[in-house]
Amino acid sequence: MEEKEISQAVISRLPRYFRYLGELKDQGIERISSQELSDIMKVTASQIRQDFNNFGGFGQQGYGYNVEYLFQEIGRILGLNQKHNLIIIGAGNLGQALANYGNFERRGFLFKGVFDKNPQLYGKKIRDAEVQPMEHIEQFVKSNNIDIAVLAIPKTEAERVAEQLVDYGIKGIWNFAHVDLNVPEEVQVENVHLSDSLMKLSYNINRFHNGGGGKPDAPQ
Amino acid sequence: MEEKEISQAVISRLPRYFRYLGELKDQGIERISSQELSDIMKVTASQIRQDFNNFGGFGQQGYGYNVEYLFQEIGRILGLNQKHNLIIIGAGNLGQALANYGNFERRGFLFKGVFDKNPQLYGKKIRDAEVQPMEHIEQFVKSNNIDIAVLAIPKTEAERVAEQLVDYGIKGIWNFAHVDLNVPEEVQVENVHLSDSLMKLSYNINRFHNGGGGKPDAPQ
DNA sequence: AACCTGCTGTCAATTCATTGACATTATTTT
DNA sequence: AAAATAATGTCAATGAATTGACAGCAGGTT
Repeated sequence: MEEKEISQAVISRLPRYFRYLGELKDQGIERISSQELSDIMKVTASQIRQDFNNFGGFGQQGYGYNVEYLFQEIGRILGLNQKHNLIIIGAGNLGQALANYGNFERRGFLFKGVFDKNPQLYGKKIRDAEVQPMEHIEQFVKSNNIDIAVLAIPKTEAERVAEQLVDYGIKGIWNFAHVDLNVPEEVQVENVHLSDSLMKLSYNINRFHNGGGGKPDAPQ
Repeated sequence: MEEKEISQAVISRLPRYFRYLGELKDQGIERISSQELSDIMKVTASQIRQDFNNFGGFGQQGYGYNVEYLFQEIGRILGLNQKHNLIIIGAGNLGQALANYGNFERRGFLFKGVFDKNPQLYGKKIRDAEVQPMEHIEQFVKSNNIDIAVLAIPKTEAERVAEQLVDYGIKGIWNFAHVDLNVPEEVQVENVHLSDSLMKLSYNINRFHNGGGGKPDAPQ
């Protein structure tokens, strides 16, 4: 079979290619070489060719890559040609912000519903949905063909809710709770650990301004 | 004498160690071996020891690591013993959500102000701050010792605002705008590209459900 | 006190990712 | 139509990250 496993390192770079190609397309640029793309994106041309070749050849020797075609292909690889129905669990600040952020729709991620355990929020209108009680999740997932659940709840509840979602047949979890979920391998989890990211920023600021967060000045 | 550079791969893992050690500490656990931690965290014991040793030895042979001490040390490496003053640029859904999320304070990231270009939001109270016009940023950054700016504005404006922030002497930018910022190397940027993350999730869902149903690797 | 056990720190081996080099092939030019 | 040019696809070389192995030391045991 043609499909050999593709490393997550490569996958992580695809959205960035997709973004740049989209911009080139919007600028009306029709063709581009790996070298030109390399200059724009600040990665080596070799890596670009290597990455694309994981999925078969999208380019032509002597010509380069057709921007529109490559954009479409990468979109397809990322599954953006298909619609994904998603629900948001947790109607707090973050849950509401994500629900109201319309840009995901553009890539086929359709916001379908939002759930919270706080009765005071039931019925509150967010985007085109009303906040529903957690007890409705099962029915809703099953009858609305929901692929993805966005977990925007405290970490104390995340594991329990995730297990339920798995039982209901969810395919992927976009996890904003600060905890590592333990789910079967057929359920995909993508973590967004904001505080981890902020700590990394803190380290890098320190490294530069205080000469590295390196060694303890007094070991023990 | 220059410390040897520590790879970002290692740094990226530190917040996770920090989180697990904090939990162990809260459970009253005093000591732990790399092997025990390995079992809990699902990474190899070798990697744990290797990672910690980048910063000097925190453990003792025959004993293991003291949880409290290791927790403190990793916190210090990440710069969490220092306070960081931060402002949020953009009082939209995401900006407000981040401002209202109190958990960052716990690690020394203090929310000091929020700015937006929309006059209708001026004066709106968010947490302990009122939304201010963008023109106030310069003065505010300089007189309040602001380290970090959180960019929660559309990508069309992000580059321009980032340049200004650099001029005002900001040390780090936590960038939620979907664009790669071009800043001098002494300014640290940490990107949170949410849609990239969502696309990665989409790929992985696809890979499993449509892409030949392949697991990462056949069990040996 | 001497011995045994457990576990780190570290070096070597291995695996994985990135970069460099170039033969090959399409396009363009003359 | 043939030659020149351009740029891919791919293989080999290099570099980085992870894992494995073990000497040596601290702490516990008898």
